[in-house]
This record gives sequence, structure tokens and C-alpha cells, in this order.
Amino acid sequence: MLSIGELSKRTGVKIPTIRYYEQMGLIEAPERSRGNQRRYTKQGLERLSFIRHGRELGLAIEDIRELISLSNHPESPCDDAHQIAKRHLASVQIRIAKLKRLEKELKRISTISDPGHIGECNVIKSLANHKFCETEH
Amino acid sequence: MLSIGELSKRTGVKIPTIRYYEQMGLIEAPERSRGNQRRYTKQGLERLSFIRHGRELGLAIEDIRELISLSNHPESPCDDAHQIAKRHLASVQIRIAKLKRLEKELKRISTISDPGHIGECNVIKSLANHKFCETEH
DNA sequence: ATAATGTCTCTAGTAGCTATAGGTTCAAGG
DNA sequence: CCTTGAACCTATAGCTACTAGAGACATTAT
Repeated sequence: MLSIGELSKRTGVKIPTIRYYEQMGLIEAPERSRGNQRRYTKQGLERLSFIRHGRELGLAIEDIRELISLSNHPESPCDDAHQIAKRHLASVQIRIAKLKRLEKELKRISTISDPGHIGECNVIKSLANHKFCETEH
Repeated sequence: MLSIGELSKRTGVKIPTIRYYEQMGLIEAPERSRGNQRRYTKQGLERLSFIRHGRELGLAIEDIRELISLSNHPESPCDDAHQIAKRHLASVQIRIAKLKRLEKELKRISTISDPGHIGECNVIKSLANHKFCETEH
């Protein structure tokens, strides 16, 4: 039986966030001590780890909720779960590509040695300038 | 003179978002038509493009606000602007690294051909399992 | 002149937490 | 057993960066 503080330490999920997840119905309300404090079981720990991993991987709460419900009545859940993973994979790859372009740009603009000319800052110019756009607009 | 709708089209920033930026003091309130509609100049367009680029690059509103104020009174703004860019570069690199681990993991779990065993879904297992953790906890 | 579209303000909602206030409970030391 | 300090409780409000809706007014095209 873990207190909420211990659970928090073991999962890396902050205490208010745990209570928030409970309120959202993402984790079930645990037993309480005589004094009304939450007491978690190993199952509770696992469920929260599951959620934390999903969130870390960038899954939306609703995706996680879906996965949980799939895992709860596992009549052919895998196809659906794979769909969720695939769907997410595509968006992750887009995000990586965007961030890489960004990284390149930031590297460029943050290493330019500006001679200090007034109003000639390249960082600011880069942001103002469409030349450097690589996205659609 | 551009209407808010035209401005929106040209910058890719949605109309309510433009009004929101105005409210936040990120762009200055433009002139109005006789009928009280916003009319933007080329400067307004540039400022909003600047903001959009910054946001696209993942800069926080406050970073952008800072950059704007730097560019407004340009006595040696570059060092500061470079600092912002560098600070941001570091966090972008971390995000890229995390997303790459995620991509790998999602690829793995979304391509596994599960034999359909009840309760044996690897996607769900992966999320539940600490073996696959590559982050600190 | 009229219809269609665009715009106005204001308010409330979204995700996913995080912080605060004011009170209660738990565990350890004396 | 009693006290003390940390941990816990609920409830509410706040955060970022938007987004959506209602109901009224403006602009544009025919």
C-alpha cells in the first residue's frame, strides 16, 4: 500500500497530477486509509506507469483512455492499439522533421557573429524574413 | 490596408488568434475602418509574420515578446537575441532526442504482428513495461 | 436593395496540468 | 501518551495558447 507521495516518487508523476487523473477517470479511485488518505496497490502503480509512459511518448489523454479500455476487455484489441500507435507515429515523424529544421535554423542564427550593427541583428531578421520559411504559407 | 481576414490568410494565423495577440499586447491595435473593423498595414503583416515564425519554431509567447522589445530599441540587442536562440536550441535538441526514441518505440510496437492472443497485445505491454524506458525514473 | 459574407465584442471552453488556502492525518521522537 | 512536522485532504483558481459560440453590425457583390 503506497501513499500518494510514494506513488508520485515511484512514477515521476506529480501529486496534483495523480489526483487530476483520478478526477478525469483515467485511474480508478483507490482505497482510503481510516483518515481518508489514498492508498495505492501495485495495480495502481502499474496503471499510472502505463499512463506516464503514454504521456511521455506524447499520446493524448484520450488515446491513453482508449488504450486502457482496450486492455480492459481484450477481445482483439491489438488491431485497434496498433492503429493508435501508427496514427501517432506519423505525427511524431512530422514533429521530428519540423524540429530538425528548427534546430538547423536556430544553430545558424545563434552562432552568427553579429558585428553589433544597430538594427542588423540576424536573429531578428531571420524571424521576420520569409526567405527562411520551410513550411507552407 | 488589410482586413483581419486577409491578414489571417496571408500569415496563416487564425482570426481569433490575431485578436488574442492584440489583447496580449503582442501586436499593436491597428487602425479601424469607419465601421470599427480592423485595418492592417504592411508593418502589421510583418509583425504578425515574425510572431508566427517564432511560434512555429516553438518559441514561447514571452520569448517573442522579448525579441520584439529588443528589436524595438536596438542598442546591442544581438547578444540577448542570441541568448534566447541558444537557450531555445538546447531544449529543441532535447525534444528531438526524446522524439526519436519515441519514434523508434512506436515503430517497433506498431509493426509487431501480434498473433491475436487475448491479453497479449504488445502495444499495451510496451506501455506498461519499464524495460522500454529510456528516460530517467 | 438585398443577400451573403465578414467582422465586432464578449464570454466560455479546451488540454493538461499547477498552485494556493485552509484544514486534517500520519509517523516519529520525547 | 503527547506533540510536532511532514504529508495529506478538498476545493477553487490560475496557467498557456488558443478556439468556439452567440448575437449584433459592416462590407461587398449583384
